[in-house]
Amino acid sequence: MPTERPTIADVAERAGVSKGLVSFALNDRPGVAPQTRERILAAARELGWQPSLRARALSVNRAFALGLVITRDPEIITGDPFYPSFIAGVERELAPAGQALVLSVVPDEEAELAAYRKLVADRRVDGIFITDLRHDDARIALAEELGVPAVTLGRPEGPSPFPAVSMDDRAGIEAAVDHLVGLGHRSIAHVAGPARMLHGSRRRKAFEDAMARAGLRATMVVETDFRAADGARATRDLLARHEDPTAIVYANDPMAIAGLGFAQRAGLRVPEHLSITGFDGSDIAEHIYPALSTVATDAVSWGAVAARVLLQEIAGENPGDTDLPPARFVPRESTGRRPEPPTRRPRT
Amino acid sequence: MPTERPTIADVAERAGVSKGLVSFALNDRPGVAPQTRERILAAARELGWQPSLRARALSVNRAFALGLVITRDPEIITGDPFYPSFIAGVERELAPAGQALVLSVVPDEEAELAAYRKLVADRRVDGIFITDLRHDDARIALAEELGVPAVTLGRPEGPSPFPAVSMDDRAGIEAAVDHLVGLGHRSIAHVAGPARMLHGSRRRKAFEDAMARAGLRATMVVETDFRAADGARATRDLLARHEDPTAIVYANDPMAIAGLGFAQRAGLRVPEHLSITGFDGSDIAEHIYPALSTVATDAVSWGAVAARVLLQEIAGENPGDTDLPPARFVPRESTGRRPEPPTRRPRT
DNA sequence: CTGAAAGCGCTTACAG
DNA sequence: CTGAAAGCGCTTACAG
Repeated sequence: MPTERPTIADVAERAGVSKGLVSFALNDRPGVAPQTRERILAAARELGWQPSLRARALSVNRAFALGLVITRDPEIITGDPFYPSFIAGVERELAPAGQALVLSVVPDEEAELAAYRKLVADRRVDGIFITDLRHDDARIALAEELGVPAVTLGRPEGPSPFPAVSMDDRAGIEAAVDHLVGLGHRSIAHVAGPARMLHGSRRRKAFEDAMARAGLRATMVVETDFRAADGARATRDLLARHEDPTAIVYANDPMAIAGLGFAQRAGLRVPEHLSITGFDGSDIAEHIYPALSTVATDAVSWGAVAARVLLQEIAGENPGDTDLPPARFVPRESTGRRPEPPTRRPRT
Repeated sequence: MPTERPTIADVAERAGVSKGLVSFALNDRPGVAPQTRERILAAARELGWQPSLRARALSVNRAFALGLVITRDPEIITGDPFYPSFIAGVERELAPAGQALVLSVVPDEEAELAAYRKLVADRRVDGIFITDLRHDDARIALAEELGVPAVTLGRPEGPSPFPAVSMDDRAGIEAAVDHLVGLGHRSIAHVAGPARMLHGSRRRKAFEDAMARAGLRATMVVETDFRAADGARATRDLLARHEDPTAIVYANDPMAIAGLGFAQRAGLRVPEHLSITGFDGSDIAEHIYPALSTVATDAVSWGAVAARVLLQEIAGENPGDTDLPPARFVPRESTGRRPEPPTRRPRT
């Protein structure tokens, strides 16, 4: 029963002191005689008193919680390998700090902004994570307007007052292209994420740069929405072209896996006829056949570091930007030597 | 600035009434003259007043939030198709109700119980979801002890005071087996989830029952931990046996996909040499090649209904148990006719 | 080193 | 229909 629960007044009474002193003793504030503190702590223990977070929250004007809102339609979220790991990393940092994570999942960008507003209007959180950064991301201005501490995953394009925690994904894409070029490929396509998303366009740019550096033209790029079905569709479109690619660099694993499926269904052998690379380093990628060459990111660390930075910011420190070790390319079975042009492969 | 924020006192002053009346007007309590209410609401609007959830929480002794703790090591969570969809469903119900979801992700069962205790000790939530039920699940007793409303996904074995929201998974497994038997298979194996988990052992039982009904012996069953790597390992073990199976029923999609990968790597063609079924209906399952025959569950609805039931329970209603439409088998390309015994396939 | 009191921003009997 | 006051359970100046 809720009423059974002892309060600070019960502890004070039992210890024969004022409520204020109990509070001081509990929070290790100076100015409590050692033996008095002992007496208080003992009384608290005997009563099984747990201070009310609710009351504390009202007094000190803090929520002791951080907010994450994920924008993704329920359908696509299933396959996303990023968030579950990211959240596990966040929790790793929050739990020991006595903080909680409040999570919102919304279907679109409009609902997303509303969710952030609601979260801070209700003062449910002391700070927010801003993930999946977009061009001209409205959330930066919103967070400023709301006056809520925030941390961004990656650096936004415009000016931002918030610390960024970044993990370079360019190097991984470039390594993938270099690897393919080293295997003799010259006709390399890219299945990109949405251009409005920073990591979508950044990976595409990395692809184009790497191609240019190799003296190749990046003519075969198709933009998608990061979903598995898009990966299959994009692969179909690419293979239907005249100058069909001998290798495809996908912007994430689900699309790469779906692309692999499409290619195989079309009668192509991977990597004999077509080489494929992904991005994420999802668990399943190494268990499919052929095992997917991909760019592995450490989403768990990303979550842990982002949480830590946000906590520091809330505590009034000035964490500044931090760069995590870059995502790295992991060659596996889905990439191989470029097929001989003439007898290359059956037409699809 | 936090201090700028108007409080109920500001609204009362501006409307020329007491704080109590403002509260009554806001909460649609009877006993406020229509024009007084108008005046109050107008004042609130003009000041941009948002009632403090924190203060309300302290007054009414409610958190306006629900708790979910997910027990899974960070590594395996990546591939799990269930939770993201489940959470999306939960949110669909919570957001309109002004409720929030607080999420904990913990690595093991010990941390799990601690997480629940902490969540309710801090009164961070008004009710909790109990997912991934186990045999003799300690969480039922814990929730009772803590006196916190709860909802279980599926019915626990022992007595439980909490409403259960169930989705029959037996029928899907049975349909998978029937389908395989119809295709001529007689040597069918099962890659099961952990026996300590209710859905792990229930799916296994469903498999065994279906086999018995078909007059077959379920001799080939290997237990796993539900992770993709286990699926590959179990497949290897099964194929190494003398009486190797012509079909394998996996307890989830990640294991089925990994099993497919292993079989293909071993030189088997699916479904010509080996038929395979999964469980989950994950997005990627239909994009791999061959497309995975699987049992589709509606995790989104499950989340929505569980949230609704929990909210009702918290409101003092007595929701009772509810049964969702059963998961259904979706045949695709990974299942086919049983191969001819003699020339069946290359040895692994 | 300690106490008494006010305050955080709401809600809710209790009177009138 | 409305007001004044107490209460939710803490924290924090302010005195002594």
